Amino acid sequence: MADNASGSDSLLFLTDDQLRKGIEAMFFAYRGFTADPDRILEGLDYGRAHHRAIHFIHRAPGMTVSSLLGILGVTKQSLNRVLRTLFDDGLVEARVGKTDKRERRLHLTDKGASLERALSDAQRARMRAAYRAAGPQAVQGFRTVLEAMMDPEMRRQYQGLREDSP
Amino acid sequence: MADNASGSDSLLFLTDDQLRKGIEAMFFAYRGFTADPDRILEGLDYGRAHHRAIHFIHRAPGMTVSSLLGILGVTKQSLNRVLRTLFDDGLVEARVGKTDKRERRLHLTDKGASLERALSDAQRARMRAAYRAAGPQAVQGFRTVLEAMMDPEMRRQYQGLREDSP
DNA sequence: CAAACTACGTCAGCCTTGTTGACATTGTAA
DNA sequence: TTACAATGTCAACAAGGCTGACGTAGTTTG
Repeated sequence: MADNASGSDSLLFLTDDQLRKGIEAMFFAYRGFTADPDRILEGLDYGRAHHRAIHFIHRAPGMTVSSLLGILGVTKQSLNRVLRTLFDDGLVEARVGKTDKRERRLHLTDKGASLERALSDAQRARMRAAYRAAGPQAVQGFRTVLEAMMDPEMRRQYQGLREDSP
Repeated sequence: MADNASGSDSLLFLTDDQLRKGIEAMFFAYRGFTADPDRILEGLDYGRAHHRAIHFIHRAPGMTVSSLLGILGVTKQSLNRVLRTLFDDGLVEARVGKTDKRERRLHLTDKGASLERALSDAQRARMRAAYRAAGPQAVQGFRTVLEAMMDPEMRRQYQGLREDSP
């Protein structure tokens, strides 16, 4: 790492000004990142919190409530408020755990999967456009830096499990 | 999409799975991105909203309220609640505009500048570590993708003005 | 088996930060 | 002078965080 780029400019990318640029880039880009799903959710009585729950339930069907809590990093009271509306509206269903009956394994219903698709189509469209505009090299770098920016515990979640692994 | 396979490296980075990875990377990385300043702010009676205001006032001293509104993308009522506490606590001061006396040009006081430094030191430390771990090439890609992800209007803000330009 | 622990749900109350809508004040510009 | 612009402010509301306390099943352990 930190090998030189052209002659001696090696560490110029670590100047405070470059870092500030990176910080602001995160701020402005995150707004774009959430803008399209937010537009879909507004008026539906759902918010970003619902989107996050739906996303991760889709990504790992059969996930327990507590592993979802771990990924989202919120309290169970907060998550529960969201999950309750998703149950009531028939977007998510909870199946009692097979080996451990205390667990609720979370699954999207067809209706939930359909909303998930709408949301992630919108979000992916922007991501795809950005990826395409930037090119594969840039995408590689993008992911590398983001990964290095995560807390170690979150990095584990990120690289983590499809199902669950006790 | 999902056209040709390997031949060239061509489009494999645009698969839905790669895009999902990128989406989750944004989610987890943004948490890390805000974690350190949040820790400093907690207990100080300030939140992320105060941090953002302080950051942009520092970046462009003499900024008017309405251009700050434009950058932050919130309502004036919401911003005002934040600015009021910053005035009251003597972190920010407003000077009446020279040519247009309706304007309030915002500046950090010494006290404000000192909090700004604490916050941005913390945030830069993480960013610097990530940059260093990833290397200059990756950083270049990181910025390129983020920039492509912004809404055009935000991109203008991002690349934008130091002072203001009427 | 009984006791302790775990997974989950829920009630109640609080905080920050966003929103609308309405209205006032002070300048500037036509 | 009249219209518009920049700012502040009051009030009410919503989303989505938080803490603390308590309840109920089900599992594990001594």
